[in-house]
Amino acid sequence: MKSKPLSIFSYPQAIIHIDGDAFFASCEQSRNAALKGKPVITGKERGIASSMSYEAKNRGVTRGMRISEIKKVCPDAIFLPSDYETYSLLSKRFFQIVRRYTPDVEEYSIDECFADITGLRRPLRMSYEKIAEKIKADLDHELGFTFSVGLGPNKTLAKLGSKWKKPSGLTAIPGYLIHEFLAAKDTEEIWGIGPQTSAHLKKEGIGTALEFARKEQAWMQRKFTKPTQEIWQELNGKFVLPLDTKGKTTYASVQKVKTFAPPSSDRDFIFSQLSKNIENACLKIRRYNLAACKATFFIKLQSFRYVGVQVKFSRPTAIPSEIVKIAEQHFDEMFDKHEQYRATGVTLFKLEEDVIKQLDLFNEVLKAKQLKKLYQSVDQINEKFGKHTVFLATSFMARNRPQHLKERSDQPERKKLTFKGEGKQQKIGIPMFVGIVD
DNA sequence: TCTGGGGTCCTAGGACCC
DNA sequence: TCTGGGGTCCTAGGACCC
Repeated sequence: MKSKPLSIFSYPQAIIHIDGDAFFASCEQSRNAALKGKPVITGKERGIASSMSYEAKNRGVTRGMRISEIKKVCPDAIFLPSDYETYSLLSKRFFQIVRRYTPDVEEYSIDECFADITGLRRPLRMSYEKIAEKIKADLDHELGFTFSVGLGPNKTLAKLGSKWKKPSGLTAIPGYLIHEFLAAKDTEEIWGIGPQTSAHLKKEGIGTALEFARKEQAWMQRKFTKPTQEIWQELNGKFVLPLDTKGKTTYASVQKVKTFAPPSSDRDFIFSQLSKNIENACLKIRRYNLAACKATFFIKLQSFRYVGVQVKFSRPTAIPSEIVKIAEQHFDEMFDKHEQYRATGVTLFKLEEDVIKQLDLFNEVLKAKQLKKLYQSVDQINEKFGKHTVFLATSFMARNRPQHLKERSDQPERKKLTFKGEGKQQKIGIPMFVGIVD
């Protein structure tokens, strides 16, 4: 715990924000030299660009662009599926390098971090700008691709700096120059100001970030909520948003959503999609030794509207079969067979540490313990033989969708399909395992 | 941007209690 | 009986981020 500085006399903080340039595409180029200098695009598995190298950006490729579109503007584009394991590995090395300089590092996302370098000038015999330069040079050399860096008195201005010049930029925003940077940016370009707040500001006659920063504090407090007020303070050079250097050890909620194509009105199929999402969400919370007290189940219409129900469990659980059973009980409150659906999802929340509590009935405790143990084995098997070796029968359709339905969107009425190994119709909602070994 | 997936924080308002 | 004030907890939903 740091001692509280006296506001006026406090020493200004030196915060840097570091952003990996075209991170996923750069990781690919870094591990495969043959890709360097070429338009590389990741996201093949989804059919849209999720990250693209600067060579591709310069040819007009943007995030979310379809592969078919990209081929038109950039016929020599190289498409790769996203490989998160590799990216995570490089991400870890990225943070390790920054931590050589300071332990106060916030891992903000896979390709970004903040670092507090306050007080390092003397020990390193360098200006803050030089330190930022040196960290950037280490990253560029050791990881084999470039980073953009911003230096400022707080997170908001550091972030503005790293965005200022890309790729491979280094921009310092010292206190006495803040107004020059803010004058050149509209409010929505500031981190934390989204379209809603920006539109609101516009109505008040505020367009640039500088106009926003110059408003009186009392006025701000009357008209805007806390997050906007905090940004206002930081744009005025104050340090108010602390770095979260502890890292993620737990979750407040976990969500799994999956879109399927073509859209469907097939109740069993849609329910199996939901079942699969429940399994995946449970798998994730089990990894963190959590159990959920509540869940929201939802289905997404073709019109992109959502219908959902929220439920509270009688006790915290991370067992898919239990949750699937509850989802089944509520499914028809959401589902309308005359509608077409494009996605299902589940959010597990009110997450607690998974300790089996004292339950009224001895049997219940025993059952819960057995299920927990069973799932420990299931997780081990899946770890050993591949992610989805063992899964719930209710997820079967979602996990084994016939090829011929995958790409067709003009499918008329789908006839009832029978799957190998299905045998007689299984009643959905009865928890049961199906073992599939590739 | 005819639209993927996964998170967090904040606020207003209701329920309930003293 | 009526009126007044204040606190906590929870929830739904908005807004924003990568």
